[in-house]
Amino acid sequence: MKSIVSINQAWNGNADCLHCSIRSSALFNGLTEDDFKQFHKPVDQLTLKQGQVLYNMGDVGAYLFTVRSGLLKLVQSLPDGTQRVVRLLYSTDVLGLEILVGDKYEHDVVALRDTELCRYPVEAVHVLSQSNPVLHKDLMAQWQKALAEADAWLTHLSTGPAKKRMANLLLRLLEGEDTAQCEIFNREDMGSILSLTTETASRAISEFERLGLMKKLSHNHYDLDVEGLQSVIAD
Amino acid sequence: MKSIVSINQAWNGNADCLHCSIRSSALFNGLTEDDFKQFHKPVDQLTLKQGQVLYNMGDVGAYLFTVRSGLLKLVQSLPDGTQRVVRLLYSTDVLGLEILVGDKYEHDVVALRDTELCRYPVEAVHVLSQSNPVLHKDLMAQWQKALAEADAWLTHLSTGPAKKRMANLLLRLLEGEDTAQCEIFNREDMGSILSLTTETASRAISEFERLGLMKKLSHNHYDLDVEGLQSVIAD
DNA sequence: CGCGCAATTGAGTTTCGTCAAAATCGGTGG
DNA sequence: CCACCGATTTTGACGAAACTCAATTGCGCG
Repeated sequence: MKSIVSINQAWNGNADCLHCSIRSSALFNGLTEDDFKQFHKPVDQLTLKQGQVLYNMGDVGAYLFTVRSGLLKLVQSLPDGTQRVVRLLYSTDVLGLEILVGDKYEHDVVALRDTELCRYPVEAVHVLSQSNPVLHKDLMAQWQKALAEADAWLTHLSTGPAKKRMANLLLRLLEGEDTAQCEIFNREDMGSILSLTTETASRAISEFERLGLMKKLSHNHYDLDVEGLQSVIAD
Repeated sequence: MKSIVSINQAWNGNADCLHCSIRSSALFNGLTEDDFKQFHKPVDQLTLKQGQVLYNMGDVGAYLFTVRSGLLKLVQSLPDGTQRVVRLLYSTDVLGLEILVGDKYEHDVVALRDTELCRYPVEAVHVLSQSNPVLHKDLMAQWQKALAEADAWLTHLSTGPAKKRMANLLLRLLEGEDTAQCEIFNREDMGSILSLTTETASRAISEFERLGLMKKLSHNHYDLDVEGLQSVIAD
């Protein structure tokens, strides 16, 4: 399920880019029409169904991606076969930056929900990042964002007892929302994010429900007691 | 303890740069003499004694740093006061990249051994990274290196049982060495790296010694049984 | 309505944290 | 050179937390 968008379409009046909902924060925000003309390969748009894989660790590739909508997990496999989710990517996040430096992707990327992406040829990004200061700065900002996210993952989601980590994860899922409602993931993914077994993840959520810290609205859709969860973290 | 090196000195025949042992892999490797002339502020050189702090999280700053020799820990403090080491920085590593995007440092940085650093004004890096393709590429490589390191920290040092994590850390300390000998840290730092208590860190090392997986040569200086430790990881 | 997968719960074991005490080490001064 | 001091490290005992394995329940989806 892939729809191709030519460069001209991407630039000229194509609703997908001109009226792009994430335009102001997207990677190519600062490009001029002249910049776009330098593209030798098209900017593609593609969608993933929940569960589909974008690429695997070790795959050779030449594209960067921006998340337009949806949600992806960035996974690293351990030698013993277990998997660890090292980052979650939301709308406006960029992935595949490692292709600017090497030729292989360094994670498995799987859609946690139906997801729309834009795909950029690395050559174009490479060239333009040198001539266009705005893109150059955006790239660095994206890199820094990923790095800050990785550090936060370590300190907030991988340190301390299970229930605190879970509370941190739940509150983190609220960010960018204007309500206290959020979608959570299946217990295996929750565990892989927090480095816990599915059983321990399940027990934590069950206990939070029992304590009234989160109320089930529908399948994996909860209303959170923000202050209550914060007090779990504070202990 | 800070010795200032002017731009001309940095470029013209100054042993510290021209004969720099890390020159080929240093950040400004690709700069021309003309590039250096664009500097309005000097490149400084500074040294830290073990235990000294380079900067703290939240500090406002305008400098990047390269590690010339020694070893630094990058620490994030948790709300509850505990600390987590999120990265270790060795010779040729760059720190403070976040200053290219924001104005505040995002970690505490402490010298684990006596350490020599070069200090670059962020303005110079900013300007030159747009005009000099080599620096531009080096910067991205540094960013990617930090990110890959952060991911590895999550998967190898923050996942699984204490002994496996400790074995991973020990083997990691060998990287770049041509022998099986390495310097380890005090137990508190080992614990803060692995998200363990000092006692658990100590017990892991004691057991490895008892099993002959590492032999003490002197204080915190050990000879490792690489294969033995690898089998601990494999389990 | 029932099938099948996911989630929950339970019981038992292992691992890890906590608190406390003992031992070791490095550095200092007599 | 040796004895002592303070700090770090090690070790022990106990309790809490998390994992494992297994059984059961619940729920989405045909």
